[in-house]
Amino acid sequence: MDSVPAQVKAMPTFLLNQAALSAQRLVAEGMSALGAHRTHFSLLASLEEFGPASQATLTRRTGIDRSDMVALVNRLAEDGFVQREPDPEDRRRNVVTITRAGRQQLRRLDRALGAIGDELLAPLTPRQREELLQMLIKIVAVSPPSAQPSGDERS
Amino acid sequence: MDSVPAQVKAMPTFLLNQAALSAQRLVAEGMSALGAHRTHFSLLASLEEFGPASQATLTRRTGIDRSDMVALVNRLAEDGFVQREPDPEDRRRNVVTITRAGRQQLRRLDRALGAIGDELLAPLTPRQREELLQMLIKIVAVSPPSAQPSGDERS
DNA sequence: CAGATCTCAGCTATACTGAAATGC
DNA sequence: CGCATTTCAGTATAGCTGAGATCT
Repeated sequence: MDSVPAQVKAMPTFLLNQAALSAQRLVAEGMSALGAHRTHFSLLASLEEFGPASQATLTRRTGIDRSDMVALVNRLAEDGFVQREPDPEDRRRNVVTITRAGRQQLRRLDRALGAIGDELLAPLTPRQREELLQMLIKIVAVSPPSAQPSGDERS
Repeated sequence: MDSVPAQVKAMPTFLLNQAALSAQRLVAEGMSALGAHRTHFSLLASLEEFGPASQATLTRRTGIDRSDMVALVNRLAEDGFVQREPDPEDRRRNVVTITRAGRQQLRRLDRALGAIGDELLAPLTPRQREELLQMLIKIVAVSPPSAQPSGDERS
């Protein structure tokens, strides 16, 4: 993209896409260096902050698809970062719990992602970074990427 | 994503991705309603602003991959929005030129994308929208999504 | 010969859909 | 019965790679 047309430069949709592509690339590199993935962080962070939950609840919390959640929990359970047990109160459900090793991994991923965020936002002032985050939060709140029918929200 | 962990909320990489997903969805809807695609706009805008060019040059200008460029030019030529002719000065090349119908289509796509951009940035003030664009431009400039070796930049 | 261009075939990751099996 | 949950299989799209044919 040596010479970007003025029309394209002014398109927020286009610029968001480009910036997100850059972010994705950096995150994928950083996470795979730790044998992990973007979604590992999302899931572990959700479990730490809101406690154990069924897979269905986790899909609602994280926005990760139900279908991908299965493979994700498989993987994190293999790695010993979460525990998956049948829910005694509702035998359709699994209860997913973060382990001690999982909390440690979460801290590692958090550090790595923090550094990546700093790298990505390097051209911005601290004040601008904060503004950017607030603006993105507003945008996502109004135009959510997935509008699922929010079903049962018990943990 | 009913309850987003604070850690995730503060991750610019995550938020950018979410916002870009929303944007992608809106753009895909809007473009397909016109029988078009995001890349149609990029290519037509580049041709209008910088004039006829070889496919290789167009990949550099737009960031669209050489492989996808073939199908894109096929499609736009079928639709009568561009003309593809062998370059008499360099027989390896095709010269791609925008047609009158192509300019009309470009204006249609531009209007649609403008409306979509407004919808996406609705929660922001005009001042904030401008700031957001400037910040995204800086981010993309510093961390470009693709770092191709920039070869011959003749048109 | 090196290197550019166009094209085709195919790969990977991501987000998602459909449907079956089980249980509430 | 309707509905929720977990799981598996498969789809669509985007971005990208490799390689061959042609030409400078």
